[in-house]
Amino acid sequence: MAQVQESQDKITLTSFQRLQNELAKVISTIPHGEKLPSEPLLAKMLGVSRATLREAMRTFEGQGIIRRRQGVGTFVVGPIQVIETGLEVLESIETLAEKIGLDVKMGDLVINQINANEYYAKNLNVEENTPLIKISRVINAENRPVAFLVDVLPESIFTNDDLAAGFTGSVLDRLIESEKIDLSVSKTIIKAEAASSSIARALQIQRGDVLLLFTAYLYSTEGKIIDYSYSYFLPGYFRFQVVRRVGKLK
Amino acid sequence: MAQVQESQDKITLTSFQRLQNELAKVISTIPHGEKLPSEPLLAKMLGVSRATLREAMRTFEGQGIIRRRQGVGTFVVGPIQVIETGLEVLESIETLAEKIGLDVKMGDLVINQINANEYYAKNLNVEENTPLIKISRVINAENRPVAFLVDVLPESIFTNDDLAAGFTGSVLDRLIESEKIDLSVSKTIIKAEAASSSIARALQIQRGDVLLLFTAYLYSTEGKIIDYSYSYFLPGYFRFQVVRRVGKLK
DNA sequence: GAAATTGATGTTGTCTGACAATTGACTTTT
DNA sequence: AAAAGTCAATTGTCAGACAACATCAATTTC
Repeated sequence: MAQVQESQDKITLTSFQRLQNELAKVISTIPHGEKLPSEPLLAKMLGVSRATLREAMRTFEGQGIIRRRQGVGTFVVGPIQVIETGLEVLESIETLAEKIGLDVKMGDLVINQINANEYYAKNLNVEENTPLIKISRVINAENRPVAFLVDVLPESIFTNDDLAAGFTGSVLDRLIESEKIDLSVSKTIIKAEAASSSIARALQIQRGDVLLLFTAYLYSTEGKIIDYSYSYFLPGYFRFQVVRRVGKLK
Repeated sequence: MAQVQESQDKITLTSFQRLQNELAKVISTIPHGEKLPSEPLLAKMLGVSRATLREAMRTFEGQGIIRRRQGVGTFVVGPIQVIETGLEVLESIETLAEKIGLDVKMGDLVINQINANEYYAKNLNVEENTPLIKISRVINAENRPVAFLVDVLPESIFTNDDLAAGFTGSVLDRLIESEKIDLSVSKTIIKAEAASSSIARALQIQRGDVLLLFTAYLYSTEGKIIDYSYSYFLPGYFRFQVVRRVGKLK
């Protein structure tokens, strides 16, 4: 009953997402290993039915955040820090750095307007010669380059207006902010690579030095590729981790 | 009604996990972009109630595999391949390799019985001098070393019996098989590193060559660290990826 | 007295049936 | 032809009930 008359004008989150956030808040207040309130109680606290609550809890269980034991209760598994620095959620480097208390600044922004060659056409799933915007920049932390990021998007998605509207280095944050597109998930491929001479120059390291490379495809809710990006990270400044649930056999 | 009299003797999977598997099978048969059967129908097909089915579907939605649209239906988003090679589920290299049709063999197995030094004591959260077993081995694919894996566990968990019982290279598979411990999740830290001389020798590469490094802590359901491992991967043979949902602001 | 059994209680797992909200296609009206 | 209205299909949510399971205390049994 209280879900329609919520005190909001423009609702961008679905009520289910709001429930997830509230549930996350509850979970974060509970020390690891401790038990959550029982489902009927929690449902009452959050103002939803038990069935709906259970659906929300499943999403956290899938991430290994909580664990449920029939007849006993639901327990918080690990430190909530895992949520914040884990790879399960796609966040901008800026958002991430802020969370770990790292002061980052964008440097050496280069924006190119190009036409899709065969490679980009394939990766973005667009026609060749489609107008694209390529945004390259170095991220500095503690007055030292720590990451080199490149985003490639169709010009139709990321316009000059977006760049003008106070672009601070994060394409992702800008896309989220300008609610033009409904973003769903990102598929990120993890590799290790030796620095090429151009990357080495940008990051002020030696050619051949080791870098962590994330190649990512950002999808819209309709399944279209919105953004193709590759990001090189200098080891030591970021801690990327994944919580994996154990795949039981057979 | 049909859930108790299932045609199985020893059930290792919970019925919910079985449901997930069956649902995954259904999803995999449907081309991306296409619609799943309606919930009532699907529930009937799988022999569960709609509420239970919806919980299972939430776990797939959280991984970005499917997308639901009220009033329209549920659609398959991307290729199911994501499930199989994604990092969300912890699987042994052997299981993983098999899925992508790679013929792998264990080579150069070295087992050391050691006592926990300060470093291992910290990482495994045990007292110093606790007896440990350290299992190192090289994984070969196509007659070439592609990975170097090291597991360190308390001797109380991984006994000589486990080694005797047909150890094929996967500590994880062995732990799952011998249902002595209830495994929950693994926290895997992702790094890039240059090969040290000893690793380079084992993998038949040059010192300084680039490797992907996974450092993992395997947890029991009680929150104890069961296994500390580090795994070096030669680029190109495995494709590690993560599906990340977009972290909405605010 | 010790061990085994039983029972009470609290919790998650599942089911049933219902209604609300949304969408898309179809029909009717203007 | 365009607009408005109607209807069916689908997901979203709800309420209540019972089953399955775990834990602990009380009771019975040996």
